[in-house]
Amino acid sequence: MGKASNTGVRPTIRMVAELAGVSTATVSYVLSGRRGDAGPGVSDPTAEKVKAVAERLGYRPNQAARAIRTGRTNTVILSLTMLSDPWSLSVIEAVQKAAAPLGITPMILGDADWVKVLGTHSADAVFVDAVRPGQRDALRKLAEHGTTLVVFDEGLEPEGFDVIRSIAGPGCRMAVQHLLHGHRRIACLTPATAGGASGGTRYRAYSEALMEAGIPENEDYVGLFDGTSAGAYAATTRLLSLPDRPTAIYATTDFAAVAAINAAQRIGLAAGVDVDIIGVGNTVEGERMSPSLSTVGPVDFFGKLARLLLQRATSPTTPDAKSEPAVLDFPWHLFVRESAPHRSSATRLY
Amino acid sequence: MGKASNTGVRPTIRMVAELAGVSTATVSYVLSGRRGDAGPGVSDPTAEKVKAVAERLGYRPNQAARAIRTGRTNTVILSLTMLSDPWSLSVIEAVQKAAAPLGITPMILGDADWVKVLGTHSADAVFVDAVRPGQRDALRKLAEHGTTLVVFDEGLEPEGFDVIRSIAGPGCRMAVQHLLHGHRRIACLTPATAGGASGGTRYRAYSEALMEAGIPENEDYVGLFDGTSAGAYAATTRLLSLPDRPTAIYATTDFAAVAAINAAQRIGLAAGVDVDIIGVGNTVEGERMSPSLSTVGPVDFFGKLARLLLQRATSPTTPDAKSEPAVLDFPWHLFVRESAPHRSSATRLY
DNA sequence: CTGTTAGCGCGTTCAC
DNA sequence: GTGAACGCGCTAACAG
Repeated sequence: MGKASNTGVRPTIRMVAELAGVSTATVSYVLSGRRGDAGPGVSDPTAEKVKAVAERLGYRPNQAARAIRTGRTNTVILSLTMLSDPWSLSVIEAVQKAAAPLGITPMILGDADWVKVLGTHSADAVFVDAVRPGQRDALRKLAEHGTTLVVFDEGLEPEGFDVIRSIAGPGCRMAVQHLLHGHRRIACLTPATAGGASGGTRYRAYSEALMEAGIPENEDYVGLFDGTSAGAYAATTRLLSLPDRPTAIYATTDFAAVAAINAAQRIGLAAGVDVDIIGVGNTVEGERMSPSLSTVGPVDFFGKLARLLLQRATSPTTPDAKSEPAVLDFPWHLFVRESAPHRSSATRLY
Repeated sequence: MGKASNTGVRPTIRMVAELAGVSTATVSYVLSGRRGDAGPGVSDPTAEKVKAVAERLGYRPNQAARAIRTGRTNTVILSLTMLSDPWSLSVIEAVQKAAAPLGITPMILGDADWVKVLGTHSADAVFVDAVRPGQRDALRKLAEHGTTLVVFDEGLEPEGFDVIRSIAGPGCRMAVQHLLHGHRRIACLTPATAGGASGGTRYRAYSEALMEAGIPENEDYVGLFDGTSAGAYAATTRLLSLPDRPTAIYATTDFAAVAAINAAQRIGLAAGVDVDIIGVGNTVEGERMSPSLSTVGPVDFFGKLARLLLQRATSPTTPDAKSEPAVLDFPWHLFVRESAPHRSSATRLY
C-alpha cells in the first residue's frame, strides 16, 4: 500500500539523507529552499528525489533543533489574561492574520503566570496584556536577557521592551460630552465588577463629565450589570422602563452597548431616534450592526499592535541596535454613527 | 548597583559554569536537581555558588536545547477552533489546573489550521477539538510519526491516537423527555447558526422526541437567536410573551438556558415554578446559579479530558507499548435541579 | 563522595 | 554537492 517505513519514530534529516543517497546538508538546503549566497546550487533531479523521500517518510524539520541553531522559533507568544474577553479574541485574530504570511505561529498563553513560562520557553516576540506591580521586575529582567517584549500597560515606562498604551479617560469623556450636546437625562451602563460606581476610568469619565455640565447625579441612571451580555440587556430594559426614562445611554463597553440597542429595540424604542446609545472600545461588531454603533476608541488598535509585534519578531534580535524600544500611544477618536447621531439645539431630546 | 553583566544576550550554561568556576555538568546537576542514580552528588557550598551565579545572570535553561536532548518539551498544545466558546475556556482551565503541578505549560492554538503547525512544532501531547474530513489523513500521519494526539470527534476511530467522544443525541432526548413528563407546550431555544430548524443533533432530538410523543410541531415555539447571550434573552422574552405561551423551554446550550432563566425572571415567571427550563452541556455556571439549572451532559468531562491528555504527555513516548490508544466515550446524564424539577401527573403544568 | 570529560542529538551553514 | 563544525543542555562514564 504505497505507505512505507513508519516506526512510530519521528524521521530525522539523516534518515532522509541516507534514503535519498545525499548528505544532510543537501537535504537541509532543498527543504529550506535557501543556499548560502550563490545561485540554486542544487540540481533539479536531486531536489525532486529529496522532496519525494521526505514526503514519503513524513519528515518535518524539528523546530527545537532549528531554533537552537538559528535562534529563531518562528513563534510569537500571546499572554492573555482574560481569554473570554472579546478584546483578547481581537488580539488573537489580528496577530494570526499578520503572522500567517510570515510563517510565524502565534501561541496563546491563557495563564496569567507568564513570568514562570517565559523563564524557560522562548519565542521571537512576546505580547503581554497585563502586568501586575509585582511582575515589573521580572519584566525588566526578561528584557535584559534577550526576550523581545511588547507590553500593554498604561503607565509603564519602556525599559528594553515596547509599551503599548491606550489611555481611555479622555476618550470616554468625549463620548459623554457627545451625548451632552443633545441630552440631560443620560444613563450609564457599566459592569459591577469593573469598579462601577466606585472606581473605573470609564465610569469616572461619566460622573465627572456630568458634574462639569452641572447635572446632578442620579443613582437610578446607573445601570450595573453582571458583565454578561444578557445582564446588560436586562439592565437596559430596567433603565428604559423608569418613569423619567433616560434619553441617552453611555455604555462602558461596546458589547454592552450592543445589548442595550437590542433591548431598546425590543421595547419599541429606536436607537438613534428615541434613545441615543454610545459605546466604548470601537470594536468591529458595533460597526457592522444596524443601526451602527456610535463609539469611542483607538483607530486600528489591533492591527497596529500586531504589526509592531511581528516587526519585533522578525527583525534580528539585535540587542545593540534595538531600534529603540518605543511607546505606542493610541489616540482615541469619536466615531459618530447611527445609534447616537449629531444633535444640535434643533434636534436635542430635552 | 547589585546588577551585573547583561549584554542583552541570553546566558548559557557555559557562562554560568565559567563564572562559578565549575564545569557545565555540575551546573546542570545543580539546577535540575538530579543525579544519575546515587544520592545528591554535589556539595552544598558548590551548589550555593552555582545557584547564586545563575540567579545573578538570570540564567534559564534553553527549552529548545533541552527538548532536543530529552525529547520532551514540557508543553502540551491545545488546538481550539472556537476560542470564544465557553467550552474552550473550560478545556483550557481544566488542562491548566492539571498541568501546573507537573511543570507542563499548555499552549493554545487559536487557529483552526493545526495541520500546518503540528507539522513543525511539537509538544508532549496535543489536543485537537475538531477534525474536518480532509484532515483525517494528516491526523493519521502525525500519529504514525510520533505525535501524541488526543482528538475530540464523534465518529472517528482511533488509529494511533486517542479519541474522545461525547454523543449528544441520546442525552438531549433525555432532556426533552424529562420535560414531557409535565408539559405539552415545550419550546426550543437554539442558535440559528447551529442548524436551527434544519439540522443539528441537539435540535433534532427536540423535534423527534415531540413527534414520538404525538405532539405536533409548532413553529412559534422554536426560538432562534443569534448565538449571543443577549439574543437568547430576547428570544426567550418573545417566547414567553406568546398568547399560548410554552410552559417549558428546552435550550440547546446551558448558556442560552441561563439567559432564558434571567429573561423569565424579568417577566415575573419563576423558573422551575411557572416555567421549566432545561439546558444542555452540564457547565459549571448552571450548577452555581439560583435557581440551579437542570441540564444534561457528561460527567466531569473536562477533568477526565485533562487527565488523559497529561497522562499521555508524561508517559514516555513508547511507540511500542503505547498503552493502547483508547476511545473515551462519555455517557450523558440527566441532572435534575431547580429550574426543571421532577413532575408527575399531580404537578404537571397542563 | 565530588566533580569533570566527552559525546549525544538536531538542523544549519561555512569552506571546500 | 559534501564534510564537519557549531550551538545548546543533558548525562554516562570516568578521575580524583
